[in-house]
Amino acid sequence: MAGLDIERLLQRHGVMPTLQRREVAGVLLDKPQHLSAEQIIDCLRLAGSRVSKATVYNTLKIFSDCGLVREVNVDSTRKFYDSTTHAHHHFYNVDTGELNDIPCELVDFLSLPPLPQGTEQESVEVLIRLRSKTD
Amino acid sequence: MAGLDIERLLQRHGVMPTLQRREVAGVLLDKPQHLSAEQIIDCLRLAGSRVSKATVYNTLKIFSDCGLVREVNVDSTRKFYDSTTHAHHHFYNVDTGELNDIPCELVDFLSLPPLPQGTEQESVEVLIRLRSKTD
DNA sequence: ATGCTATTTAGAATTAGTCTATACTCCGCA
DNA sequence: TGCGGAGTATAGACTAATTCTAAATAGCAT
Repeated sequence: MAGLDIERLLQRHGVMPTLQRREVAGVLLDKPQHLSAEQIIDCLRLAGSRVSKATVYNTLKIFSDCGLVREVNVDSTRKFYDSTTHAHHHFYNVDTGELNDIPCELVDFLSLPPLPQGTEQESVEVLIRLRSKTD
Repeated sequence: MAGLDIERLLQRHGVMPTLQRREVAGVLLDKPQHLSAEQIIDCLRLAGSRVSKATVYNTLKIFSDCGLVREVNVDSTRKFYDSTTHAHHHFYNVDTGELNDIPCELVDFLSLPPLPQGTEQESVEVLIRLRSKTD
């Protein structure tokens, strides 16, 4: 994604496009992918950026609050940030740690349970856990 | 669950039924529930047990390796251990942190995606995220 | 009793993430 | 041209959950 596009994208989501935010967005929103905060920091450092850890965490929080990225919990040791925000599901390979998208049109429900009293649905996520075949 | 039952349950899963393991099993396998390691430790302490933290963590690892309990990742800050191991799904209230079971017969799929080459399916989990209704 | 293996333990170490207090940046305005 | 304030960024201290390590213990077979 080009610099100008990123700038406008941030603005459209009500986020002031500071240098640091544009750098974080540049890494994560580059393509459909799932990165942890630490992976993003490593990427930035490799590219010569001096953004601080705190800023990266703050920025990812802002991005996910405003719907620019999505948090994914598959691994209880860290959060992943997903650059794809529209409804979709995941394959998670427990052997390799690989996390891959499943387009939402490949999953259809015949039935879903009624929601508990006093709650509303935020999302329905399907996670298919995989193992690498050994035979 | 009575002490003798727990003992036999552990043995059937190939786990030596030591005092500490029987205590941990006694807390978690008491009923269908989801507890974090720290919650289990608190429970044990309240009941006067002196099992160490390390043992609780080791024990939970052993239990989930042998299929006696199931790990659940909904919250990236800690693991939950689920005393129900057969296929089922979850409601997770992001406002309250409550985690509840959905019996698997309440969810039916019309279609699921093909698995990637060289992998086999370990599980299909549906997570319905909820918010407490504010209106 | 002796030795062997599995288990338990306290506490140190690790890891991801949050917090805090200070510093910087940008902008309107005197 | 300089001041003030809002919004951001930063280093580094801190926290919470979990894992590691090395030493103690338990139970069983000689």
